Amino acid sequence: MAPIAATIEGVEAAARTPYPQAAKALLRETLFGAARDELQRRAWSEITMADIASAAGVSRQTLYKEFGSRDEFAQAFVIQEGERFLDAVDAAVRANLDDPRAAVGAALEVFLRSAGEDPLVRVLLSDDGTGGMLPFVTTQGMPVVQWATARLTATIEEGWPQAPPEKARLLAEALVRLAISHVTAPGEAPKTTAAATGELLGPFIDEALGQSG
Amino acid sequence: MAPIAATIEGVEAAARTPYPQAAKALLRETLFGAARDELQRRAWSEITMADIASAAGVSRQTLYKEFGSRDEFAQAFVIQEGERFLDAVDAAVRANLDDPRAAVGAALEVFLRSAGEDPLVRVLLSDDGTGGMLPFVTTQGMPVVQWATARLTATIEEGWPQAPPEKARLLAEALVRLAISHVTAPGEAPKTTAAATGELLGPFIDEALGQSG
DNA sequence: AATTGACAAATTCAGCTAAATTGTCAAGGA
DNA sequence: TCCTTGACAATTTAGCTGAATTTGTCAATT
Repeated sequence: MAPIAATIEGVEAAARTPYPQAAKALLRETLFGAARDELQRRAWSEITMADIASAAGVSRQTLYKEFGSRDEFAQAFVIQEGERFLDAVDAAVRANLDDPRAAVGAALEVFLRSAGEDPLVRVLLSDDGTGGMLPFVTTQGMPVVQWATARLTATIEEGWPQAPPEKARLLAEALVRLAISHVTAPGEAPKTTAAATGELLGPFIDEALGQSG
Repeated sequence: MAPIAATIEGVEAAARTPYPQAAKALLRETLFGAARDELQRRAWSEITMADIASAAGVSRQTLYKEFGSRDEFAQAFVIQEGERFLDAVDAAVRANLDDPRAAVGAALEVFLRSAGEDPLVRVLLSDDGTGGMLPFVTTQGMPVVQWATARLTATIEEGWPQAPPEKARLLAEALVRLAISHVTAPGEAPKTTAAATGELLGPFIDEALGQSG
């Protein structure tokens, strides 16, 4: 998320995002935003591609050009929504760099709380019928799992560079899968779940990430 | 599963299951078996309660008396199918009482392999549409999670009596949720996943269950 | 205790037509 | 060059009606 301005030219030559990429990003964000708005009112199965395009002030073909199909858009949308939560998770991790166990607990708690309260997540999960988005987090959830795992792995490696990459990935994927499980089928309160998971993964974390910086 | 014949009377007075309970168990097993047969051919949404009853050689009302509703039966059926896998898991655990880490790995592997190959599980997971059984392992999966957690907790406590009950439960629930996640959204091969999970939970297991018997 | 037959309420099905949606064109405009 | 417009076939859905089925619950019977 945070663009790294790697330059030797100084402020004059700050890394500027090339226009084509910026335009593409803007387009995607606008389309996702439109979809988010529509989803406040109706279920995914009742929203057409034309609805999204027109709500975004864009033609239907532009939508199809950016995302090949309805399902591709839905997939990308779910991941884009995940960004919001992963940003919060990142922040929670960064605030606890001195205590890896606490970092994991805080990250999971912030995720479960924000996701559990999010109205969009709620409709997404209650949307059991055909045509909903639920499969993208369950039976067809691998893309989301892999994306979230990659992002979380990067966060962990950034926070604890001394951690073996493979262990970071292992921890990340387990956290992602447990997080999804606890969002789709909540048991205890987020705080309780996070604390318990922290206790469970604590020994591994101590070993893999170490207490030292 | 294994009935404990706790008696001071000797072989003559072996613990016999009282008739009413045996009859009830037989009835349930027969109904579940009928449902399993039917599910080989059609999807759950296409099977009626009358189909199951008649396939079991029983009246529809007997079915309704034993299970209050269609959904209750489906719920119970999913759990009953789970018994098959949990039996295998139990065996894997019992075969590795001397090495808790290996036990967890073996248990998860045997579960993922048998569940992944099971034709019934396959149709259950591919049954995305309305009226399927999938929600009972995902969005409405808490009963299954709780049941499986309770059974696995008992297995762990039986195998390692010195383990703190709360830690046994913690481990069990995490394993259940990870197992469900990996069955619904498989990543690597069962063996790989099991080994990785064993590595992840190894430190906690060492701490909680100890290496000593 | 299980079966049978019956029942209202709710759901599904069959059959059809009209309408809408998806995904992909080529042509035109900023 | 990128977006828009308008059009297109193929597929899905909407809407409709009545018939049929299914669910869940009775009371009476064996």
